[in-house]
Amino acid sequence: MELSERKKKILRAVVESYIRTAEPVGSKAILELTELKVSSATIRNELSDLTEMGYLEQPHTSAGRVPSPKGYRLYVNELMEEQRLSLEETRQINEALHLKMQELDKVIDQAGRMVSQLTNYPAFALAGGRQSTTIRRYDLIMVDTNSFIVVVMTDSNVVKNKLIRLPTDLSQPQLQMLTTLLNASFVGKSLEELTPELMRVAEHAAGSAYGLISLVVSFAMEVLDSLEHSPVYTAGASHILDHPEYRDVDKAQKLMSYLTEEQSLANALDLPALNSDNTKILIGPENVADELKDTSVVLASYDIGDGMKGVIGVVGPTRMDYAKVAAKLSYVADGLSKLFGQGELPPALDEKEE
Amino acid sequence: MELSERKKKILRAVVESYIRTAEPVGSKAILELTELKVSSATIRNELSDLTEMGYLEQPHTSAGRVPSPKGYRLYVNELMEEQRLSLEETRQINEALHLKMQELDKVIDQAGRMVSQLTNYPAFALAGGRQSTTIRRYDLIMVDTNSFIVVVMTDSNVVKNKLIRLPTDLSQPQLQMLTTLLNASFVGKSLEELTPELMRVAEHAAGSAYGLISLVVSFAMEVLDSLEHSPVYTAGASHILDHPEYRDVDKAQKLMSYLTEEQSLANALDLPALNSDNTKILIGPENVADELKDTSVVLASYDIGDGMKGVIGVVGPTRMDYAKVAAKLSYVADGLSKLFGQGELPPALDEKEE
DNA sequence: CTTTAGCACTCGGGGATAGTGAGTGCTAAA
DNA sequence: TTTAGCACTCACTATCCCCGAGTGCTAAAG
Repeated sequence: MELSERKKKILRAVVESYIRTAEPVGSKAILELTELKVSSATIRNELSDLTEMGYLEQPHTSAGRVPSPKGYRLYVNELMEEQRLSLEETRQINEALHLKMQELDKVIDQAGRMVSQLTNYPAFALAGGRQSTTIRRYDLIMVDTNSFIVVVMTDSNVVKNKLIRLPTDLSQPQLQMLTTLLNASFVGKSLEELTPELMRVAEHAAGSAYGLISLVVSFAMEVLDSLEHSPVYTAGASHILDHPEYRDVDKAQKLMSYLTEEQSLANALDLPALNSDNTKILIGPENVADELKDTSVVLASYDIGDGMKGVIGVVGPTRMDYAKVAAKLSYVADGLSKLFGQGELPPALDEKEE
Repeated sequence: MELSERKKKILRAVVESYIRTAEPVGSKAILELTELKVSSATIRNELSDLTEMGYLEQPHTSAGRVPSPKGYRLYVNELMEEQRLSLEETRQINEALHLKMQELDKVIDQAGRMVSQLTNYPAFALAGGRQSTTIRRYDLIMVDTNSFIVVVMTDSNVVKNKLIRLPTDLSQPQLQMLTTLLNASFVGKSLEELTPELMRVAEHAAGSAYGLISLVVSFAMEVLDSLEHSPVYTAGASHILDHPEYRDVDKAQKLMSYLTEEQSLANALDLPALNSDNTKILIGPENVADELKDTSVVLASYDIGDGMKGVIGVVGPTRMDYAKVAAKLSYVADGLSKLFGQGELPPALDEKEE
């Protein structure tokens, strides 16, 4: 059943006023907010209808109306106007996006912090999307007679290293031999394929440099493992205290500890992220996690390249300026995609100063 | 002027009771907490003295007494008994200390989280201590005709790498030549010594592989830079909401945003850390940072090896169980020192499972 | 059938008031 | 110096009341 034009106008007025003021909206206030040429009694009738239909709620009998999750949903789907960012805002984001090209996870972490600051909501950011990564190459660099550096590179172009020290001595030819062996036997294997049996066979072949294989390969496994379970970076949890719905310390604390708990968001999120086009809004009970049932989540996805995608978003009360937040997130996500798209070319040579 | 035995007993009772209950302590309560064979009136006289001397404070005329920072200080210096951790507690910490040997910063971050969980206070952890680090060696690993991996190792045994892609092709001999040049000209130089002039001279010598030098060296500079400004990891900021002194949302928020603000703690801390022996307690106004004037900080330092030290600690209200917190921190710090001390030997070979 | 004016009603919030009780400080005697 | 006794202070809580915003309903008008 389609809502009448007038009802939509009224719903929209309620939502937008409530987003701004956090106060229930009364019939008279709506008269001032819209161009409607009717009396407050008419508005009241409409409000009553909208409440009955489930788009609005009443905190108590003699208060104004507040949007319900269903109301927000309708607003987001049909009523909300796409928000254009001001020049000042885009400038600010562009500036903040001038992140140092560092390790991927640091960049993502930074981006999360930035979004939190930008929106005044707790933010999260994560990367993921590849099912099975494999090691593309191994290199061993000799440092001393008893230490060397392992460098592994994955087929998603992630490079990690580790310094390994040994109680025994080691020769350059040995290392050379090991490298060859590693690249012959352990390249192109996913985490699951790096089985103990495989290791045993290889160790056999390794001869005197026996135990090293397992050291190097378990490092590789750690790397692959950490790529599959990439962490969720959260930032700005304290921002929830900015918003009046969390004046209640207990509520605030519950949400906050949920947000800072390592893996919690990861579970709640990656499903919707993958299928979605650019941005996605989850309102109140639409969230799967119980702890988020009366919060909203807005997220945007971006491209990292090498087959990986990322998601960045914020968490806040259902009373959230969806239009603005979505616009900002989308802008940031686009920026990140571009950043990663060009990021692997060398930076312009004139960046030497700074 | 030395306090009488009895005054000390009373002060101690007040502090310990207040730490437990967060309620002002009255004269009668003290009678029950101590073995003193006097009347409450006598206690009142003593309390009055202690208040006048500045060791106690009165929230209002008709309330009990609360320790002042000066009172806590005396308690910590003279009255507090060293707390022994229970078996359960040490077991718990030992277990948590079985951190995966990962990159240094991840381990430190983990340790911070752990301490926060252990103590129910916001925690921080950081590393530092070396003034000027230099690069010990450069290695370039060829991947394709147009991409290679830089690996740099510092004299503090930190190894970092980066994948660099180029629009132009590159030959193995070129890379070889570059490596030689880099190791000849840029090894043993600190951040300050890697001047633009030096770079220009080297680029000249590099011939056709001209621009690459600057790419590699600026990566090295980034590495050195990040080592000097090593970040402060904070965790568990939401824990301050556990404590009744932060029922006031505004106070909580102020502290919390201070804690999550990147660099703020770094400035406030490294001074006392360096000179101190193992653990250190800073009570209320003893803190340099204004934002911490009515909080306390307990910290412990640990050894990372290779000339680096680290600090780990918690922030909380002045009403803090100093004995317990200090004991836990000290235990954790010792554990970390040991972990780092042995960490660079290979892990036992039987760790393959897990 | 829709809109409107009018009006009684509801209910949360703020402010005043009073009672309670824990705890004090002081005085005077032991 | 200690103690008993006592008046006093002051935060805290409960209760009441009032106020006003906002509603829902009714009945009349369009």
